[in-house]
Amino acid sequence: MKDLTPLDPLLHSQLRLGIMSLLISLESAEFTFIKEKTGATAGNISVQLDKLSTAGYIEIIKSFKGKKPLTTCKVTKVGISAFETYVKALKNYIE
Amino acid sequence: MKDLTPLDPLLHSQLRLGIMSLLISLESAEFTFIKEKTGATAGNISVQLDKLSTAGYIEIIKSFKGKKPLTTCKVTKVGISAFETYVKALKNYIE
DNA sequence: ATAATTTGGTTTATAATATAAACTAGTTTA
DNA sequence: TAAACTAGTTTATATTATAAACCAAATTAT
Repeated sequence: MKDLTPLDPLLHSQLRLGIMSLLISLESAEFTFIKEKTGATAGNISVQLDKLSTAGYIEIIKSFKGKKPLTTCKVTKVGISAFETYVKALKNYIE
Repeated sequence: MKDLTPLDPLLHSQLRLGIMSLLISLESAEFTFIKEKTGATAGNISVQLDKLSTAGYIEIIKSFKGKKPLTTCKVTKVGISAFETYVKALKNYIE
């Protein structure tokens, strides 16, 4: 019967899940791209990227594109595996 | 490409999603059963049932089993359709 | 009989989270 | 050189989730 095992709270958040979803399908994405795709505010994204990074789910690479700062994000192996675990657990809720 | 349309915030909550998941597969469930299955506290469940009920996603029927109060929950048509919409949107994030 | 415990919850206070507003630092444009 | 824009970060606030405290009635133990 239904197994309602807990859902990783770090991933069970619309914005963070959206970011992870983008990163998993694209392998890497720029801050501005994430902003466009998610429609979230820069501040919100900044905070959520920090959380994902602190958890080791993503890597944040800071560089410059010309003279402007450029923040690039990549999902890590840890992140991919956490995502897979989350999806597996979630499917028990929705299938 | 990825469509990150918003997820119904009422359903994008572990406990409420679990409750809805149970109700959809069982058609109806008692408060105590929901408590056992989810492992959540009675207070938390009470609050979340209220929210789902206020939204019209579930119906709460209060009666007595012998001399003890009995709270029974049933998912509504509105609730089922909201759940289906949520699942459809969610799949864009996780597939 | 009555005191303590249990059942089946609800209400309310608090902790956690999400989100946006305000800010910083530098760049481009007028 | 001042105004406006880019690319973010920090911080304050609103929202949400959660549990602790509570209530009423029923059951059990003394």
